[in-house]
Amino acid sequence: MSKRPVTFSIEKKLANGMGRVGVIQTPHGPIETPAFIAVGTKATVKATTPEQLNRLGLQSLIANTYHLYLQPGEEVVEKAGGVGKFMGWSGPTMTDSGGFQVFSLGEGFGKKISKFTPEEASLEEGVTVFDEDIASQHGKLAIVDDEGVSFTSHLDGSLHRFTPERSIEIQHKLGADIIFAFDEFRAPDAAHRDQKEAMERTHSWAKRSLTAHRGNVRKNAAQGIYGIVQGGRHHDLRKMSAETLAAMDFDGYGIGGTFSKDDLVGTLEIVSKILPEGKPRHLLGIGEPEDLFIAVAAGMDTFDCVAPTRMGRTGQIYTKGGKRDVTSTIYRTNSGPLDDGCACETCITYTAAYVSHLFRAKEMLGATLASIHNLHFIISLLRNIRHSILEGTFEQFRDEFARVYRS
RNA sequence: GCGCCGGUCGUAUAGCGGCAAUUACUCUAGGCUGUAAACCUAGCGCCCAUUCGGGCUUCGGAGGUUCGAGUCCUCCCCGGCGCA
Repeated sequence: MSKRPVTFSIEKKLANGMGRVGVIQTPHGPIETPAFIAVGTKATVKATTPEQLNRLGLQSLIANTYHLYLQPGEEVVEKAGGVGKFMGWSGPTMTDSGGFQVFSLGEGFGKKISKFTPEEASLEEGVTVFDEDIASQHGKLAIVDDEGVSFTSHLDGSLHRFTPERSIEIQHKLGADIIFAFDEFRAPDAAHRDQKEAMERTHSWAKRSLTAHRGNVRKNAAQGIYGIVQGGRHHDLRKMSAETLAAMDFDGYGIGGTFSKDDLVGTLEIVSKILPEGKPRHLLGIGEPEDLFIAVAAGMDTFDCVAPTRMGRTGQIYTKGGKRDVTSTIYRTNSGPLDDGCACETCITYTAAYVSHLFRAKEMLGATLASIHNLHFIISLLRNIRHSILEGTFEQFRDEFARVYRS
């Protein structure tokens, strides 16, 4: 048994026996967990540079197989020495398998989607259509079958096909430290039987992804692979999914799919109790500050989420007192920082009025400054959560944060 | 002086007999959770109504034609161009 490229060690556990502080070792260095993994879909964490990310204390980022395959093509990235080298990031990297795009360009195409079950009604048809021409032509861009998925590129309409084997092959070339099995994601309000179907397909694809990965020793020598647990908001499916994947020899686990907002804990706890304790768990696509406390306590180690950068780019900022809109009138003449007492580069250098002005003037620096602030907020939040667990003050820290955040 | 064109919501526009009146920007509010997103949605004359909706006042000014006028006619004011 040769040493695995990705390993995990636990330093301390929360009193509830599930939450933990640990370290993931990767070929490009350690990730101290719990940790935020920035989303760098197209080999860039939008509006920021790797230098800025380093200064923020970001440990790792995750790029996307579907996007890099289409542009610039995995060969280009491979030639550059992998995603990290390609984009000038020397730390650990991950790549998502493209499974999420099967959903967002397929079933979810033209709809407003969320990771969480909508509270009222179901998804409305055609609430958000980003490209009406493409939408009317195709209806959707991806069609799933048991073998894989056929899709048309959202960039030029050309036809492509992904299978688990192909996704892994591309991810080998992209060269991230941690890669993900190809999976299928379903809408949050999907019926039990549909979630079950997607889950079963995900299991079959997980097995094939793992086989494809382990079977290619030359390419994968420096990469670990995570399997992805599915099952939506249904406890029985989550249990089944965690059990099935736990029986496969992955280096870590992703928890994907959708949740019920008020039962995030419940769903995650079921999964945590089943997955092998000694392997890292990555909660895909979550989350908001309050979700992170819940997820860490339920045994999740790493998180990626577009929120800090997307919100930042669109003028919403995290503050200790909750989310705020920088473009709102009240910031127009605010000569204080975006968030009082914040130690990020944006807040120590610029006023809220200035950032607000940049957004109103549609200057792209606004997106950068707000993204830096939001990333700082989330990265340091997880770092503080980590410290609080080590010091045994997690609950107090969580309660105090929530009290102020909701004010 | 004559001729032609034009004066519509902060700005720029659409409208050529049924109109509180198009579109874009600005503005205001809301949204965004493995990025199809430097984006999306909504509102933007005043008043009333929880909803359907109802009332009032608007398209340079004053008259007129018409069941009905931003739209047609007359005169006036203002701007641009052309000819004297």
